[in-house]
Amino acid sequence: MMEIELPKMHQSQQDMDLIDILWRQDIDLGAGREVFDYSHRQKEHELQRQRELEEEKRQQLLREQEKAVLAQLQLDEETGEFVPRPAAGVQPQTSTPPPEVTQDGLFTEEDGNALSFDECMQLLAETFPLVEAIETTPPPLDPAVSPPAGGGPAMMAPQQPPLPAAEKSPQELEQAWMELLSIPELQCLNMQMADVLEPSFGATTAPTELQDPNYFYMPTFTDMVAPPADAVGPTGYLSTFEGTISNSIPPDNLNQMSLKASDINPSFSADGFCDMFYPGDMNTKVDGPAPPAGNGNTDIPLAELQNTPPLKPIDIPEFALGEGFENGKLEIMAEFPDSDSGLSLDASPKASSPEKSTSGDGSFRYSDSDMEEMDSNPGSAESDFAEIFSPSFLGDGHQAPSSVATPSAQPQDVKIKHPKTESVEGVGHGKPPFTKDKHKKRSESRLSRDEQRAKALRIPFTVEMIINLPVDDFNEMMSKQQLNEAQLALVRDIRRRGKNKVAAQNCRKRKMENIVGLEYELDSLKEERERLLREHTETGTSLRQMKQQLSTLYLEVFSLLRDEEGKPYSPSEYSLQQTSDGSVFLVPRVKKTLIKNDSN
DNA sequence: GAACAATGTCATTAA
DNA sequence: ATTTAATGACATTGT
Repeated sequence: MMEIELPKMHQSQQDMDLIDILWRQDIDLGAGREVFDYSHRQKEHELQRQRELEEEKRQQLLREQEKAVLAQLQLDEETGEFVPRPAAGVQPQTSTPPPEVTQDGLFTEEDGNALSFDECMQLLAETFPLVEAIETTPPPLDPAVSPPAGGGPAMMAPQQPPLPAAEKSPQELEQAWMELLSIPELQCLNMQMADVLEPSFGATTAPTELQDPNYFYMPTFTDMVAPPADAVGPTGYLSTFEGTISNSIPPDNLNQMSLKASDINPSFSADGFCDMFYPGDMNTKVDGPAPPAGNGNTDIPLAELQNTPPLKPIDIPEFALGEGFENGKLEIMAEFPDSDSGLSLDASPKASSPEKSTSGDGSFRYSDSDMEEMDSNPGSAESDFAEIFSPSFLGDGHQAPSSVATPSAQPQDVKIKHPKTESVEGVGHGKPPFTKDKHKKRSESRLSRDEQRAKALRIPFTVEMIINLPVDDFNEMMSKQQLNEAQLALVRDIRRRGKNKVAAQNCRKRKMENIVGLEYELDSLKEERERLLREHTETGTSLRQMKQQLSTLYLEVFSLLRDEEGKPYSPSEYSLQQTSDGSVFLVPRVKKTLIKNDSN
């Protein structure tokens, strides 16, 4: 399939060689040969030159931005993570929409028109004043809230951030984004990101991501993470994860979109560059400026979703609940510079895939498959999330109650399932490089399903505590935390399952012990039986011997007897009989027979 | 891909 | 009434 798109005939052998080289380099990334189209390659070269020129400049900018971000963060001594300071100052950052949103053909790389970074931030702050509130308030996951499948055309518009859109007119947002993107610094970031993230990115259908209610996180990461471009990708992606799910858009795509501005400007060489690596969606978009709204949203055909290569199974669930925390992002970024963070669509569904819940509506359950996805990102920074989250963290309304907990919109479930299986394949195909990390991390730390679930819902207790605490302590612990319905349901289920798991283990252990005991007993009984059989045989032999001896003795005694005439008694006519007192009498047999005959 | 073992989960029952 | 343990049955996972 890769070869189908081979370059035109007119291309020289040299070109072909180059194509082959590039192709070999990127084939692992899932890029088709077609991506190396001559025009694309030209763009790529151009982009590379540009990058080189801006490299130094960008590095400096990144450092500066990082400092700025850190300045707004405070180190959580408990977790060792950076968390946004309570001060409002952080809000603007968090609200910053992903660069992708700004995709616009008008966008240029020229520094001249660009706003300064600070200006951009200001603009963003003005544009999205409520962002913080949004973050903390409703659960993005809530199907009802999320734009997901039902997402209207407006939502669908790839370039517009979902939530903000509600508050601001799309034009305003777009304008803001455009300005933001116009900033040379950001462009550099985008380019860099494209560079770094290329491998992880599958397709750039990202636009749809914007719809995600969680999109607001993207901005945050951009601001904060701006420095480490690579890192940004993952975080942004993660943050948007749920929203993505709702949209049924591959997380990877989202990442690309949000992180890279590649798509933003069609004219931008980066586009071609990025697109090269992502034949699927990317290709389709490459030609045109920002793709029409139609693309991104739920409208995306299932098949298309499935095709999107980069679905990486990650435990998105953890982020699913409106992650607004930057700490997580930072951490993630640090750990996944590669942006392998590609989340699998499946992950999002996790919530969606409904398990029949015994506890009731409030309880949400992840299908095993979902859990699988969650497992996939074991090593991710997220794994640390649970510990990081302090009760207070959870306590707030971060996640909307049940609604949040049940991010899994019923409708989404269907979509999820398919993509899931394919996503895995896609990942393998598209992002071989990351598979290693994945496996490695998986092996390193494999969380139990409930542990993953707990992390996903940010349960402030350890699974061990939930399961092992006595009822009183457990209730006390629960009473100290403000948990939403979903969390309570999950905790109950975790406790129930945990105890049942132990019970099952004990039961099986007992069963095995019983089996072993019975086998032992069986062996003993078999031995007993053998012994008894031997005894029986011996006894029989002994009995026969005694009978024989008795018979011999009888005959011997009988033969010694003599009548008055000195003649021996005939054995046929007499027999010896012993009475109870030990006396022996000679009894004539004839008599018996005679009596018998008489009676007859 | 089938067979199998180990383990997890659910439903039910009893204490 | 609630919690827990026990256990059969089924599902999932790994080999």
